[in-house]
Order: sequence, then C-alpha cells, then structure tokens
Amino acid sequence: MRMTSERKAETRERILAAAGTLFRSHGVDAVGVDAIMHEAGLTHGGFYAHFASKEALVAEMASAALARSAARWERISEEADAATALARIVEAYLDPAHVAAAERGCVLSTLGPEMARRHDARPAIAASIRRMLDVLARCLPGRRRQRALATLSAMVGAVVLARLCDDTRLADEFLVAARNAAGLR
Amino acid sequence: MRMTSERKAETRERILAAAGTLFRSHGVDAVGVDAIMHEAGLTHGGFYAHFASKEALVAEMASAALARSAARWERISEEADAATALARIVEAYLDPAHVAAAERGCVLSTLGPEMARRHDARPAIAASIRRMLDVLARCLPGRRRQRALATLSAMVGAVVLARLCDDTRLADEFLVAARNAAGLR
DNA sequence: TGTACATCAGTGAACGCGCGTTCACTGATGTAC
DNA sequence: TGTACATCAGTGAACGCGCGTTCACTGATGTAC
Repeated sequence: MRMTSERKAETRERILAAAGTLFRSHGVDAVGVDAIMHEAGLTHGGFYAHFASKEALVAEMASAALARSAARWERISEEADAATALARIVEAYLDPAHVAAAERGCVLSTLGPEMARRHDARPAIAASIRRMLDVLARCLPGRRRQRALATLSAMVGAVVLARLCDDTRLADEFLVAARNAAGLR
Repeated sequence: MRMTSERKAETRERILAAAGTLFRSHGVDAVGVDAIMHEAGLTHGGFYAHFASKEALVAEMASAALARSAARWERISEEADAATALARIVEAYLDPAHVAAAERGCVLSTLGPEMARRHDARPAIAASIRRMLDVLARCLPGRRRQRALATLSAMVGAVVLARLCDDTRLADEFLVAARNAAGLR
C-alpha cells in the first residue's frame, strides 16, 4: 500500500483536519485516536506513521489551526484599510454563526483552557497570539497595543460566555457588547 | 460505618471540593472518580452514595462554584460603594495570582469551553452569569448593561489568554489592558 | 436505662469497556539492473 | 523496456491499563421496645 510522499502529506493533513473538528466539538480527552483515524477514513494502527503520540497531534493541531487564523487576519489587514479590516475580523469572530460552529471555531475559545494545561503546546500558541495582536494593533486607533490586548480578550471571552448561555438572547448580548467595546458601529 | 446525616453532608462537600480542585487543575475528562475520592480521603466505591454519576458531580461542582462566585461578588457590591466594589472584583479577577492558581480559579476561565459542551449544566451556569452581570452593572457608570457584558467578557478572555502565554510579560499585559478597559485606574 | 434490630455510609473486589500504543503483516510503489 | 527487490503507508489483532459503575459486605449509629 505504499504511497507517494505527496500522498502521505495529504493523509497527514486529513488526520489533522479530523482531529481539529473532533477535538473542538468534544474536547481533547473525549476523542480517541481510533475516532480521529476513522473520521480521516483510516484505521487506528496507521496513526503512528504520522505522529509520535496523541499529545504530539494535539499540540500540532492547535499550533496549525492558530497559525492559519493568524495568517488569515494578516491577509485581511493587508487587503483592506484599517477600519474595514478591523470590522471584518471582529464581526466574523463575534458572529452567532461562529458561536454555533464550535467544530470549526477559533481554538482560543474552543480549547483555550485545555491547551493552557499542556505547557509544551504553549510557545507555538503564544506566537500566533502575538501575530493576532499585531494585526489588531495595526487596525486600531489610539493606544493601539493596549486596545489590541483588550479587544482580543473581549472577543475570546464573549465567545466562551456566549457558548455557556442556554439562552440565545443573552449569548447575542455578549457578542454585541464586545463588538461595541471594540469601537465598531 | 453509618454516620449522621450531618456527617454525610460534610463528606459530600469534601467530594465536591476535591472535584473542584482536580477538575480545574487537569480538566474534567483527565480526572477519574477514583482520584477524586482518594483526594477526599475515601475509596471510590462510596461515590455513588452521594452522586448518581460522574456527570452529575461535574454539573453540581460547576453550578456550586459559580453560585459561590456570584454570591461573593454580591456581598462585595453590598459592602462597598460602586467604584470600590468594581475595583475589588475586577482587580482580584485580573490578578496574576488568579492566573497562577487555576485549581481555585473562576470556573468560567478554567472550565468554560468544557462546560459549554455539557448542555445539561448550562442553565445553572447561565443563572450565575446573570447574577455576576447584575453586580457589574450596579457598579459601573454609563451604559451599565452593555459595559457589564463587555467587562465580564474581557475579564474571562484575559485570564484564558494569560494562561495560554508561556511568557509572563505578555500574560500580565493582557491583565493590565483588561483592567484599564474596565475603566480602572 | 439496657438490649435487639434496622439502617446505610463507606469498603474493596469485580464488571465490561475503550483507551493509547505496539507489532507482524500486506501490497502498491520507487529504484536498481 | 522489463524484471527483481527494497521500501514503508496503512491494516488489524493484541498489549496492559485505567475508566465509570455495580455489588456483596462491614460495622457504627439511630430507633423501638
């Protein structure tokens, strides 16, 4: 069954994508290697041809997902003027659709506390957080750095809190308030 | 070994306290009933004299911890004037000591996403969130409700993000920025 | 007050089960001649 | 170009282990007489 190294890379990406969806939906510890490989269309034994351990996959999944988020924010901030870029980034994050689609949502709000306990994974995560802060600072007026930190905090917190609300009205209140705090509208 | 019903209630509290510490430190799925009962000074078999299941314990632990937080905020807001109460609540939350002591920290920032996936636990959690918002709204000037929502979001987000930073300097930046966003200093 | 019995919090062995990981094997592909 | 061999991604059975839960048992306490 030997495949091209290109195909091997594709399989690896498929495993990472499956892990990304399942970890975000159910939490890291609630999803086994077996379930991830099945979602990727493979059997569990082949996992170790791609990753040294489940923990290695967890760290790489989080790192890759956040690097992708940071890159997307950077692209938006390069393609539009500051105010437009800020609105696009913040409104997409604080959209009820983002709250509802946790399985594809930002890793900071879906897996933040879980990843914070995995100290080995933190350096790569912190690197992406810095990139996201830089984008926000570039788009914000006034005391840029300080406002970028406060805005990212409000964005992550609002999504975490909105997901904890059994009531959509309260959830939406969090999203609107955080959007206004960012200076939008 | 039969004990008074008073002693049974004490044992139950001990189990809840042990679960609170261990769940916040390691995450819900990483801690077994065995470890909780051992931490409480008991053997695992006795667990089901107090709780119907591990899930029931998880829900009650989160509900009880957040109700205690809400009650503490209410007490502070009744004992001091608005500005002082706000400063006490926000500064304690955004203290590096709170970030460091996750095992005793606020459930919203230690277990938020994990609890959001447990739909049965959400109504009780949302009730405590409402109480916390009411306290903040009472202490804040201006557009109270909106500012309370944004402030709580920034507090939770800043602590989640600070715990993700491998670098204390960046972590502290999040805490200071969120404190300033709340209008303190 | 003293004795006999019922209660039930807590013990510890056992249950089936799914976990993360290992390993002998397979067969399609790349490489050497 | 055609053939023989080496490689290794992926398979599926098996490993030891710890999980959540059950259960027969215990013995200290509360209650009835």
